[in-house]
Amino acid sequence: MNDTITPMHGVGHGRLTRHRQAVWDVVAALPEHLTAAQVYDAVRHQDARIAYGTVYNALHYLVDAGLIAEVVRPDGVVAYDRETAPHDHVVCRVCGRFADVPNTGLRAEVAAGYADVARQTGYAIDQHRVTYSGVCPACGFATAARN
Amino acid sequence: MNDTITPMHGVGHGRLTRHRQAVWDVVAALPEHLTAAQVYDAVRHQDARIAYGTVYNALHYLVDAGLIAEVVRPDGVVAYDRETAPHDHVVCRVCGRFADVPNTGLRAEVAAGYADVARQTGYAIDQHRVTYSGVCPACGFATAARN
DNA sequence: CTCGTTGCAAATCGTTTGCATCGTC
DNA sequence: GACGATGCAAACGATTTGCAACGAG
Repeated sequence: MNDTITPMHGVGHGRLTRHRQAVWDVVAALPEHLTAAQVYDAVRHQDARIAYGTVYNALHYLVDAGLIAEVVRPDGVVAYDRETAPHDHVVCRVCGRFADVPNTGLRAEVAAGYADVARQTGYAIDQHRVTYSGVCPACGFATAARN
Repeated sequence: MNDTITPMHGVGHGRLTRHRQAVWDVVAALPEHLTAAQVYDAVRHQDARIAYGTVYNALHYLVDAGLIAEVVRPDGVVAYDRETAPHDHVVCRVCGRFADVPNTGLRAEVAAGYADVARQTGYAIDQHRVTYSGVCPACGFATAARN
């Protein structure tokens, strides 16, 4: 199902080529979480010549190198985040907008409960992900204006 | 991106047909989270004649009717859960096994922080999802045995 | 008769893979 | 020259859609 265990998760190989640099620049430039398709479009606007496969290749390389992070959105699409430290996310149920939540200290509280979860499930827990959902400001205004 | 807002989320229409009943039975029978493909296989074993599209149709109907819940696994595949009340999940990073976490009371603590998150993001929050990750008992044993 | 449900196949979407070519050390 | 990176297109897995045939009220 997965690659079981990636032997070396660091930069065992591979170079930060011009294309990969361009992809990194795109992801790093915005606080938003871009999909592969969005990265592809953005890079095309500057570099003009890059293949779709190369974008995926570059994104995977950058994730392996620890330069960006992968996030699976609630709709199942993979997006990429310039923020590599673990943090919470919030999603709008109306438009799907997906954003970071500045760390509130709540993460630590949840992490403190790992032992509890481990006891109840038998899993050895060492990470967690929290996604809040609700209505984003833009969609909230739209709804309010409609009434 | 989404259907924006589903007008009536309850049982506005549609019948609980024999096929849909069969799909429900399959999902309700196991604590595991089944994918559409797994449901398809299982139903085929009893009912013998059901189309793939009908399985998706039935699953969507059952979700709309509030009889089952949809969960997007970390690998992006959608699975279905007989437990419709919100609860946490745990995933094995080695084999991908995905299971429920009995409610620990931690959910309430996180919910208490909605206002905080709302203040920082501008979103109106009313739900959250927590997914723990680690190593499941089976994979833990396997790893231990290897050393 | 009408409308929703089913079967089936084709279409779509996001992602991966195979392969020949190109670039860099 | 060797090995990795790139372009391109085909392959793939999960899900959706279009349409004719079917079935219950």
